[in-house]
Amino acid sequence: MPFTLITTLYSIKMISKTYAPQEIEAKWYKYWLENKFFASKPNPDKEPYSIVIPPPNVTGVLHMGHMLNNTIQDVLIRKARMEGKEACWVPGTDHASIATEAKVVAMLKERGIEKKDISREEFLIYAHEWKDKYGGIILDQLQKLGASCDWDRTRFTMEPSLYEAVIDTFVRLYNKGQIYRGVRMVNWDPLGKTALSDEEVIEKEIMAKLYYLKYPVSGMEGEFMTIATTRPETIMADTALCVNPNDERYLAYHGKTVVIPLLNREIPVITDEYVTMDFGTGCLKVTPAHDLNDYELGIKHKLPVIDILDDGGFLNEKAVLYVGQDRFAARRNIVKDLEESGHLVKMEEYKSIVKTSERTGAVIEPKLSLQWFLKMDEISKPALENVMNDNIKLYPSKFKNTYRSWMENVHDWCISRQLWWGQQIPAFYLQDGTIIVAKTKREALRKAQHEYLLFALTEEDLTQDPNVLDTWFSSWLWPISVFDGIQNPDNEDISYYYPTNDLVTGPDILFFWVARMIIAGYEWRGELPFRNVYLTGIVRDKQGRKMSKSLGNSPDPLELIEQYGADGVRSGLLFSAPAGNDLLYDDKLIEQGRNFCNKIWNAYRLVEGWEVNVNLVVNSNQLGIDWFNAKMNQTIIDVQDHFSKFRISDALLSLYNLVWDDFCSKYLEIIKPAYEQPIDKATFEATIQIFEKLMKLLHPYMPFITEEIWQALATRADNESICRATFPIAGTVDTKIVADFDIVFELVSKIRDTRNAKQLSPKIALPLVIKTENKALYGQFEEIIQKLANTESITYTNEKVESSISFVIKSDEFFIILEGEIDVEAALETAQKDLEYNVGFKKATEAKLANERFVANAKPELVERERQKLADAESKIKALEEMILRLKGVK
RNA sequence: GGUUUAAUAGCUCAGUUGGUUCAGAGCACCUGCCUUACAAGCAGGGGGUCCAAGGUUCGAAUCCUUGUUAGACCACCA
Repeated sequence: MPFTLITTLYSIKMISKTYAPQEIEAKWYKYWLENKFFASKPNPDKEPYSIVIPPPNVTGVLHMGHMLNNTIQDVLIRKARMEGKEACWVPGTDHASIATEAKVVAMLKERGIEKKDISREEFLIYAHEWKDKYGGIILDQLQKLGASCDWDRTRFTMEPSLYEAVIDTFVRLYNKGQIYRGVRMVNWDPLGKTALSDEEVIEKEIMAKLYYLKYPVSGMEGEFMTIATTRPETIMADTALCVNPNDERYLAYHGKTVVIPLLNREIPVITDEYVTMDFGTGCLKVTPAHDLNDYELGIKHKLPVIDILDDGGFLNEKAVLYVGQDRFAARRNIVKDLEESGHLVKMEEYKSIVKTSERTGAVIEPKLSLQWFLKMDEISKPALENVMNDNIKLYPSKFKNTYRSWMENVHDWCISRQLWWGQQIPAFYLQDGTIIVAKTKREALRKAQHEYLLFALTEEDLTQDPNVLDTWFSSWLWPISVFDGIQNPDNEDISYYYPTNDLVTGPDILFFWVARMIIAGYEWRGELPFRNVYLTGIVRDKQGRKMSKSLGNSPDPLELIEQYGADGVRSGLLFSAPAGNDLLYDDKLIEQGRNFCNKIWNAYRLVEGWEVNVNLVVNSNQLGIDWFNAKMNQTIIDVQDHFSKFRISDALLSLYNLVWDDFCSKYLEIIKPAYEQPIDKATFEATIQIFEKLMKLLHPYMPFITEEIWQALATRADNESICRATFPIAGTVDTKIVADFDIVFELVSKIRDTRNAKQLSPKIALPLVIKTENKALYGQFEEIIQKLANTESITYTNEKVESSISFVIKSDEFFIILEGEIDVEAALETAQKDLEYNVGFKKATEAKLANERFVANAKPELVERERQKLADAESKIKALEEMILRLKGVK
């Protein structure tokens, strides 16, 4: 620690030794907003590039998944903006009916208000208040992350225009005959008291009990039929027992009736091949009201339906017994009573699956109810086709299979929800039950008057359906509705920005949302909603568990930003986030991101501290500049290639290596003047240019630090931001200089290795002798080698060099002259190993080239490369053999 | 049960059309270093039977078959 302080005192200018993101992030974000750098409007001269944000829940707060997801979107949009496209990232939030309504209900409860005691209108007033107060926090949090959304375009799925779009959609689909109302077995959430779609249900494996119950057979004294059930409380709703017709054990009971225990109601014994003989007892109780399969069995056998549960999961009068009890309490009680009455044969531990509500966690009850449905078979066809033929591309493409199996087996979509927070279904009922679907009550009235000739009707005679629409029934319009494309399908925005380019979201909502947006896209615009879907992985903890509030294993994203800086968090997350792969979060990743920021910062500190001497000329630096530009050009090519394949992580890693290894460790070391020495003008200017380019390349990933440094490197106009600077374009790659430098770096590495092995201080300059036929090559790099490896002046020879450590690169031999003993044995061993390897390699290559089929079948350039490798190996072997002979001679 | 994806260093993962000396990166580990940009750092190093067994091929981490293990999705389990 004391050293750190001293170093700081010595530094030329008193700028922070470590990068301090807290000081600059707010400053630059404000600057970006004030100058409207993220704002976009249709511009016919520019190519549009648009992304719509997956709208987070309006009451939600930022979690790690959002961080990853939105960072990727920001990278894409910032890069497109720098590439001169008209980049538009539309932000917004989702009203999330179940989740939000649950929160409002809880809030009201705290204030002593029960939902059932207030009217719908009052409730909605509270809900909007709640939304205005707590809603949209997440959008502010996205700003902390650096998200470059066009904030003036912020949308909310319940705002008037989007609300109308949803209503409009419903009416149009109803009129097309795509929406119908019907009684179906639905997933019922007894806590939320609403129907749920299959996608909103989560299956959980639990240990349950399987109860074996015996039903007395009527007219056969002492005979029983035993069934196995996990839900003994539903026996009061039984309307039959069912066995497989081929089951010989039960042949005698075909056509008989049995008596429900405790209740003493008679029910028939029916037969159906649906029953599996070897599960449980092979005898099934049929409860049409409370089980989907039983329901279907009931329809087939024309059985009555007895629904013994109310909306809240309590037993009603139809149950006769345990009326008013909660279903789970009733289960405990009936088991006790059955045991006492002797009808409980046995209990078994049983691994079972229960369905629970995604939002409330309540155990789902299959329930018959009257709901609204959207027919999916026809409307989903283009959505399947256009993903399968790659008009819309999924990244990674493995999700195509999952997508197909879902789309080929779609069920009609239950779109009604028994909630208040959401778009109320625009269906109006006359007193006789006639349904009139219209955008408003007024229109419905007019329709009733004209179509049914009921001119005496008034608005009071119409009752609107109390239900609201599934949240996804509004979010499936998102890419269209944010541009107002439902009501005004030809407006300037939608014509320009739609179809959007890329969608970034998690695979968990591929069907909920992505598939349905595609459906809506083709239905309403006859066109895809986006061209590419980038599916991010799920962020998990180190043990691979999904991050969740209940487990408490998720770090607070805002604390992370505070601690490591937004750029550190962004780049850290992306270091290991290939598309579709889950990301095992570890603070180590973010630390790496922060360290990267710090590395860049320190490179800047070095450059910033230089003084320029206009009279100075350092020729060798030009080689370094040329080399780095070649490396940078190659990297830009790689980065663009990665981006074209959505390899966002790989692109970042390429840049990371370029900055850390090539720029900092090599380039800056090559051109760096000695301490307190000035730098020449040409090198300085080239370095500033390189630095600016690097900042631009990194900007999409690390917007804040790159803006800070880019602004500091040169004088900029007030409204000139790196946000809108031009993304670098690759020049031609000078492969010759890259190859030459590879040799130089290998040499430097070998010298350093020797120094390390001999425990020599880096301060001691080592004498280097080179035996080569290509003196010109090394000649031009002498200064660089001296600087990087700290050698004395380099000499050349054709003779053997005594008292030295030697090694071979290509066909050249190098000697480092050392005082004292040289370990000849060790040197011999190393050389022998190297020789063996090369001889082996040579043999393999020779064999390959001797193989006619290889020479005939392989690509010509490949064969040529093999020949070159063989030649290299031969010359290296020759050099090594000479070296070994000499070493033996010394011995 | 059906479909599907994967298995590469201690950990997390790259490895793109089968062909560069292809077996790689980061983290972790080991050795040395407070060298005036950076110890959040520098220089160097060790570490893998590419799940197994067959097959195709001039050539296999890569393609095929079978098996093992793990995950995902869908369906069903009274």
